[in-house]
Amino acid sequence: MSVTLDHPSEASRAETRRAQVRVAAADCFRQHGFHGTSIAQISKAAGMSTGHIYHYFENKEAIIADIVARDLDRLLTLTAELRAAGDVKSAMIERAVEGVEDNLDPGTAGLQLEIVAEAARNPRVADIVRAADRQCRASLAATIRTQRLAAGHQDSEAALAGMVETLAAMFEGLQIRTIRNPDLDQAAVVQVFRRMIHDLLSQTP
Amino acid sequence: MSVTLDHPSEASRAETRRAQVRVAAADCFRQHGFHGTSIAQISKAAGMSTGHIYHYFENKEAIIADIVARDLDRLLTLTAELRAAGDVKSAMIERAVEGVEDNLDPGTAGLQLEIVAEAARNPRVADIVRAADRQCRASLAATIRTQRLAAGHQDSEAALAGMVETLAAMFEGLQIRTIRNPDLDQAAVVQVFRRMIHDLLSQTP
DNA sequence: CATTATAGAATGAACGTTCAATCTATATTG
DNA sequence: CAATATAGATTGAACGTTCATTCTATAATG
Repeated sequence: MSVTLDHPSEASRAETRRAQVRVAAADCFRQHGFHGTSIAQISKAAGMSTGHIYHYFENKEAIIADIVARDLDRLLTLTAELRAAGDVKSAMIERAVEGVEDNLDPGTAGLQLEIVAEAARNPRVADIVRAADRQCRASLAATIRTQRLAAGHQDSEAALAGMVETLAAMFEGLQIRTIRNPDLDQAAVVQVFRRMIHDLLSQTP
Repeated sequence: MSVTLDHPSEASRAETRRAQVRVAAADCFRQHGFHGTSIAQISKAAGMSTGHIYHYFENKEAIIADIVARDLDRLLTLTAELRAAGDVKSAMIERAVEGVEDNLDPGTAGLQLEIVAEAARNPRVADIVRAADRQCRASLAATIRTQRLAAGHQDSEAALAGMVETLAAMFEGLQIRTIRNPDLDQAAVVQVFRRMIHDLLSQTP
């Protein structure tokens, strides 16, 4: 049997609305933070009534949780992509510019920092963030291990974890840097990052 | 003429009270965030009435601004210390463990992330944070330049800025890492960081 | 016509802030 | 040195507002 999906109704009408709320809410959160944003603001930005929002989300926290969960899927995709590359070292060095650009974008950085600050005190958000991070770390560690093995280096789990954490700290740290120093020289950072990534992946134990 | 100050009243009694509020508020902010913390909570933690808080601070934002300003003084002291070291490279590598420890402390990290997230949207906080960061960068750039010159390397302003930003991103990035991965292996990170700092300071253009 | 989508008013709690009143301790006076 | 005056510290209740959430009623849909 075949079902025509010319307008994406079916179950997706509700999902469209949910997405509408998510996008509007993310925008508000970026500008005012989670706890500085009211349901009234979100409803206005989403173009619907306050009451209607509660048709799609149990409460404000559920909106936050949904945004966080979706956002982390993005990161998982990225690590998976990297893993699929032929020459991992070259791929990482080439794609460093993307990673730097992404993390330096003030919009991205603002929301990411809001999320991690919230995770520091909200267990529900922390659980989501940590589960996704665990997956990313595992993927990145596996990627680096195969690249290192191919180059003849055999690393301990701890050494591998140290490399993963350092790489993560570098890129995620840029989210903080772009707030603290909005005039930051992106090209200069990319150059140093490339060199550091090369050194990191080539270092002998 | 001489004035006896046997009891430290005069101007310092008020300052004691202000400090009391600062400490209590910082604690609340760590646990609930700036906008998740009420004046009632702060007053309870500080052991004084809500109204009395307004004797020492114009409003809630002023408490935030005061905490941020004080906290950044701490960082400025650290860069100044580093600058005074004889062998800068060795000093940085040796003291890396302190920097890692400090940034991985969940209490520190939580408040720092709260501050930078607030700076992303609150101009008053942003001004304070950016002014302090500018000073830190200048100090660190000067320190690295002299160390590099002594080793025979002449770097452009941009290259120097890239190194400074990368170092800052690494250490500040740990604040994010400790939230995302509370089980992070500190010793492994220190080892990789030391190697990276060495490479960074020794690299040929 | 039944079900779902939507709007908007209603509710009660919590918020930041203000304020009149009280308490405490020092200074002034007789 | 007792009595009084004065200033500043401190309180907790009160204010108006805003908040998240719920309730009720109407419109759209199939």
